[in-house]
Amino acid sequence: MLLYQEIRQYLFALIAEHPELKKLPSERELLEKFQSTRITVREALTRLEAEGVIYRQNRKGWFICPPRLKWDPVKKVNFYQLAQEQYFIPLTKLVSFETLATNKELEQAFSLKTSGELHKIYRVRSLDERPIMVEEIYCLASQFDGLKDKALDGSITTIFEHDYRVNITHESSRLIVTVIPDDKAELLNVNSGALCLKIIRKRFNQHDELVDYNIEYWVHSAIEIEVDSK
Amino acid sequence: MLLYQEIRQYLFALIAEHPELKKLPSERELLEKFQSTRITVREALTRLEAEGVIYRQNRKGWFICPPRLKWDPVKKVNFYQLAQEQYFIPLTKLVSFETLATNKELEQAFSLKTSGELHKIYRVRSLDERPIMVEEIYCLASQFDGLKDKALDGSITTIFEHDYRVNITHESSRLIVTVIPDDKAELLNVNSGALCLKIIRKRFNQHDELVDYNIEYWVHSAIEIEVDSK
DNA sequence: CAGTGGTCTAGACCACGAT
DNA sequence: TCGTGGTCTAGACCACTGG
Repeated sequence: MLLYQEIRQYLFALIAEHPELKKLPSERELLEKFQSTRITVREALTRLEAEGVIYRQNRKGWFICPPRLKWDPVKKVNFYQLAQEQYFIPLTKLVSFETLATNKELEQAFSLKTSGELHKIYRVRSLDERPIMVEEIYCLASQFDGLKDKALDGSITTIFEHDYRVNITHESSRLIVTVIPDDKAELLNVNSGALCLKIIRKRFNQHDELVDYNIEYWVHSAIEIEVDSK
Repeated sequence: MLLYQEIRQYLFALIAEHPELKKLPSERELLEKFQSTRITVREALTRLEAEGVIYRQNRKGWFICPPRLKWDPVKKVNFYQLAQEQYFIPLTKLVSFETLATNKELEQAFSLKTSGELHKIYRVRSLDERPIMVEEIYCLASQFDGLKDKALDGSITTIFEHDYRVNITHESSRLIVTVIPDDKAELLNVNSGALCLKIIRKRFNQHDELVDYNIEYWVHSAIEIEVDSK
């Protein structure tokens, strides 16, 4: 068998047999154990990382992935509730709030004929202190006056409903597998080049008008999507 | 800027400016151009691969990804129709057909009280001659007697409906990002360790009985998921 | 056959983390 | 300060592809 596959197998078994383990041995310990080099050891590690078995924190080491959050993008379930049902401790942190002019992409999404102003909510969500998702939420400034002063680390849907009488009735999502942009990688405390599931969601009201436009980046090993169709 | 980032940028621009390009320069050409080594060149290439911009074929070289197939796992659309609407030439190839005894996982899925026999359809799907998905479909041998002799490179749903009067009414899917198992990588003509979107689908009839159990592995750069909710 | 990527060695220096 | 991973050099041999 290839050497990097042997190392991979060894680590895979190590993880399976030691459920309490949080962190892997260092790369140098491993290369010594297998009389090999860092290139080969890292081949094994990056493979396990792509599989979603381990993840790294910049210059801190390689860690074992906790269970994935199961999430249904179609059901309208609140993040906190979902996380708690699955025994995670959820946390949302507001990174920034801005009000800015639209760009082409967003004007088109909101069917704006002229340029306008949008609120941008930028936040990070964690499970058990591990950041696992960043999101950018855009909505019309004219429609959500005073949004800045609401509790933006909670459910935006609830704010829309309770404070603005705007209800989301349907939505569409696009999912692709790609790499986290570097500025988001920093916020998520993952390496440049880390894999992610990028989700672009458009949420509409009963008149088929776009209410908000969200771009989410989920750490790929932290999530499992579940979709039901009736 | 980091050298591998420079190489990445160069290739990214090269691809953007030459839409007709199918194949990248070889690793050795690149290392010469950048006065670097293969390790560094490959860092740039694997990054672009993870981003879904390029893909490799074992020992043949690095190729530029065509547009992704947009697919809605919730809508019951036939693969051929979907592909053609998006100007791809679809193809399905039967790899094998077997009838085998159930295992624990499958017995549970089919709510079997005793062990039984299952048909297993194993096939590969391509777009424009590029294999992009392998799937294993399991269904009850007792329910689909003679399935072996049907046109198994077409729509299984249609065979169920027309030949067996079994209608799929709803389904549930689980999606995770992971690595393609080595035996499937070979069929897909991709490298060991290639990324994929793994989809496990259960399809049910009107009585809530499992009709088939599918495991699909999609080449991650070949697909984009679109889901609508009402 | 020459050219490609796949795997591997044996080092190096650096920035950043934990202490 | 020392240990960690991040980046990089300068090679090597191999298996397989394509002409």
